[in-house]
Amino acid sequence: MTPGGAATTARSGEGLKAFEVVLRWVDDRILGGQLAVGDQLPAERELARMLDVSRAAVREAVRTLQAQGIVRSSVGGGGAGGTTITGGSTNALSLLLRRHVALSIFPAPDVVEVRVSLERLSVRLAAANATPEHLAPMRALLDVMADPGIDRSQFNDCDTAFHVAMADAAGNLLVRDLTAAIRESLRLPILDRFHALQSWSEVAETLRGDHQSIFAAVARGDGEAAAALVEDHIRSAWRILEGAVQR
Amino acid sequence: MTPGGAATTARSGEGLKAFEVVLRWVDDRILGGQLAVGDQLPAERELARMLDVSRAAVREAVRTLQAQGIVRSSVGGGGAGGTTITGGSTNALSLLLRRHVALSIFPAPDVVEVRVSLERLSVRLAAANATPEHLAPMRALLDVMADPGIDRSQFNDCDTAFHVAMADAAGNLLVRDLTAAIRESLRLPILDRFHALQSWSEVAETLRGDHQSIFAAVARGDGEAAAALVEDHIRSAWRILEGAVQR
DNA sequence: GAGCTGCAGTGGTCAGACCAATCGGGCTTG
DNA sequence: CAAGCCCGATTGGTCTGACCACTGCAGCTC
Repeated sequence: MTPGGAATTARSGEGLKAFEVVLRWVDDRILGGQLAVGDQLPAERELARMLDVSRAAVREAVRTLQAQGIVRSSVGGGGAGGTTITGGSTNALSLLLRRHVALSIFPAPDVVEVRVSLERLSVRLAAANATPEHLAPMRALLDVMADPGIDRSQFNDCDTAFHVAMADAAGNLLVRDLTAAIRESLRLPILDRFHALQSWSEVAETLRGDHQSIFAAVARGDGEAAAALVEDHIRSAWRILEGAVQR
Repeated sequence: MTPGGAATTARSGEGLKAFEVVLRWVDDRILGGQLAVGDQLPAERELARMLDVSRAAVREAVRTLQAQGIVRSSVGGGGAGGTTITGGSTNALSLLLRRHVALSIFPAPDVVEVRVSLERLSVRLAAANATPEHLAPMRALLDVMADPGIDRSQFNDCDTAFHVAMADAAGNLLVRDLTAAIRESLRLPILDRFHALQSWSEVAETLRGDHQSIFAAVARGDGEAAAALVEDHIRSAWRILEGAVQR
């Protein structure tokens, strides 16, 4: 192949960029079922040779897939090395949303509104599906947050973890990842407002109460009550924090 | 800098990979407000020099951001060229979800469940906020789908477009992108089932009716009715399609 | 003044190189 | 013969330096 050439050097198809050729190749295999979770991609050098692109192009494609939480790369020979199609949950959604929120591409009120819908679903499912193994970590988080001396940052982290644990208990993977992503994307904005708060201990007490009642409703399997409580929790908390200055 | 070196060549911080250094730099500017929508990143060569990494590393980072719909790159000099922080909606979420669904990382039933929640919110907001300018395209889509001779693929595309138009009318950007992403991620699976269907014209007629009533409810501002209808629509449609074989 | 032309800057791409991590198999040693 | 060590092959990670095609703008031409 001729050395340089922007976008297309007689690339068989249309104006596909080199890394898009690789992406396409992977997509085709995924759709066709030749590539599934747990499988490995060919080594970068080999893929480059196969598709007649440079290794740099392959790497860019791999980074794209990595950013989407589709693959995981690790060095070394043998079975463990190489680029593998990832199965479990990643924080790809979180990273994406975090940046979007930070750029105000998604306004915070929009995000809050979606969060309400999502967490209503989350607790409703959790109330129906939660096992003791799911409830235990939530209780532990509640205990940590109960400490009067806990600092705002830690509290915020536990708060996030609590909502994620709830989504975990829901047993719906998309709900889980989406909830985690949304709460995570709000982590910094919320923390800023926590710090701007005058009446921190008072607010913390309110949040503690909210969490307790939500947990209780879920634990006793009352999905509707839990949904109402969580909606209230999110909306009222946001109302309180809204006023605080940012950064 | 020494030429090679995996992961760390005395990179100031921890085991940050080269492209992560770039990512970090961008994140810091975003969080700090020095980078906002519409701004340009420094040229790749300059960024590489500034951060003391190779241009390849910068490009990998840019690809990551591009995969997340954060930036857009274009060649050429002057103000238009370069890498720019993107504002509007991208299909980044769609691409991410599509691959996850194709890999069954998110099981279809999980996705459908989330879709119900999201679209309930979508139509409720649309009923409250839709203007005639929003309703017109939906009506047009409905007309296209009304054609008895329309083929399944076109119908499917219009169906997607209808739901997205609805989310557009909701006036919530995150709802819009998520709805589009989810429906889009289901496009192929649904199309496969459409083709496997025995009683296509019958099913199409049902879907037409569903869409009409949802549209009517939204047009008259009855959010609750619309929410109930859309939930019914999604669930019953999925139930019908579920049986059909895949691929 | 209108139109063209060339330069400079930008992303797109490639080739070739070396580094560090890792696994396995073969060799050494007890 | 078994346990352990070591070296080589493989893989991703990174860098350098180069060239291409596209674009806008300044300066030149007519």
